[in-house]
Amino acid sequence: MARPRTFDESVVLEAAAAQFRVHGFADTSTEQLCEAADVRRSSLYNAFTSKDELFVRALDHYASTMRARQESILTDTSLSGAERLRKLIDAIIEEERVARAEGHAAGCMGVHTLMNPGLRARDERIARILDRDLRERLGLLEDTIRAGRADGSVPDGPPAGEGALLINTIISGIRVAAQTGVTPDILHRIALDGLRSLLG
Amino acid sequence: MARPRTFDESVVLEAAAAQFRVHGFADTSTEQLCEAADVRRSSLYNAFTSKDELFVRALDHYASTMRARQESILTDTSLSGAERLRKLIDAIIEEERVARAEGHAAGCMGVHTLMNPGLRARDERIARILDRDLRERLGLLEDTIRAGRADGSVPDGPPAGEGALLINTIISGIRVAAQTGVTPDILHRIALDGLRSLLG
DNA sequence: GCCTTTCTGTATTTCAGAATCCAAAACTTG
DNA sequence: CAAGTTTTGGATTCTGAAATACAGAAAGGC
Repeated sequence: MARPRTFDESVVLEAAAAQFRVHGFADTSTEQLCEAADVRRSSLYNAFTSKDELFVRALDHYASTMRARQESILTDTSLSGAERLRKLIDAIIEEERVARAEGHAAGCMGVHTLMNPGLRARDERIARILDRDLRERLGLLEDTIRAGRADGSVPDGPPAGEGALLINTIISGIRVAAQTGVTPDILHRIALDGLRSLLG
Repeated sequence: MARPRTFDESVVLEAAAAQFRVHGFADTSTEQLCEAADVRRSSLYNAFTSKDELFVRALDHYASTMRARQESILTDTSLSGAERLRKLIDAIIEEERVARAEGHAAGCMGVHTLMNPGLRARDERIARILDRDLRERLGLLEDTIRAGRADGSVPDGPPAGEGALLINTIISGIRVAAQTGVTPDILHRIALDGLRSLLG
């Protein structure tokens, strides 16, 4: 009954996330966002009321898709617990490899946002999104560690909850290290070194 | 021969660093900086030509003092290599504990800056400061691991260079995890779990 | 005690970039 | 195919914050 949008909302969100990820919130202008998404300014403002709002939506979208990707690895019952964890690490290193190939050494929008306190202050939804994302990912990791202990692929070690935190910490550390130019294959070895208490 | 400054430059740099660390570069106004340092705007601009410049100087100052602190731990020959590494971890956790007590969960200006690509783009000196800081810290860590292997306190494991990267990665990960509200004592356990391949 | 230099405080300017406005276009449906 | 509604493009306005200007004050040397 009315003119339909010519752009796909989630495509815009992904383009926006890519910009925010590479340049950060403050250093991404609305013009850049328009250009990246190939959408005119009024369309953007019409669909997403403000830059802040667009950021929140982009972050949410980004966190969901990323998490879904990790979830599909960690719940793949055709693999042992340990294999799933290793595969997760592989996938993360692969992300960094791709980012590297694309020029920007930029890792993860989640870590970026987390390390930018001003952003969280800007909208309480941001903290909520990050919190929820963290909780869900930790839960998945914990379940996988437990599954690995049950199927015998993961040796005894720290409690599963603590192990989940360890994996998450290592992943964050890897994201940071990637920014300093460490090559993906070295990142991979470091990740496995760090997980020795879990994976042996 | 002329009126001397009433403020101490390094005190201003420390106050500025504290603000930048807690609020981030973009979300710290020059007014906040003046207030935090208790210096009037013109004095600030007179001493440090711009907000950007002040940031660079503050970062440099911050990195140097932080590094010196770590260096004094890592070169304390009254301790074994392993003891020095453990003490470094203790010191970092302690920093997070203090930050936590002060309200802001904020960790490290270095990691903040590293994870904010727009900042590095703003001034090439920033990348230089971070690079140099990283190189020096990795060197110290590597030396300490070697010393620990020589004195028998650090068991065989990954090559010293890789070990240094691991420690650094864990520290970064801890800085990030601290932002999510993990308590200092849990952070401590995670750090030691992650260093198992080095410290046993 | 005067003179030079640098500092201080406030008011003002400037500017980048976010957000709004409006007229025209595009599409759907009855 | 006409009506009604939403989208679109471009120009414009608005805003917040960085930076500057300038007058007056404070210190030190001579």
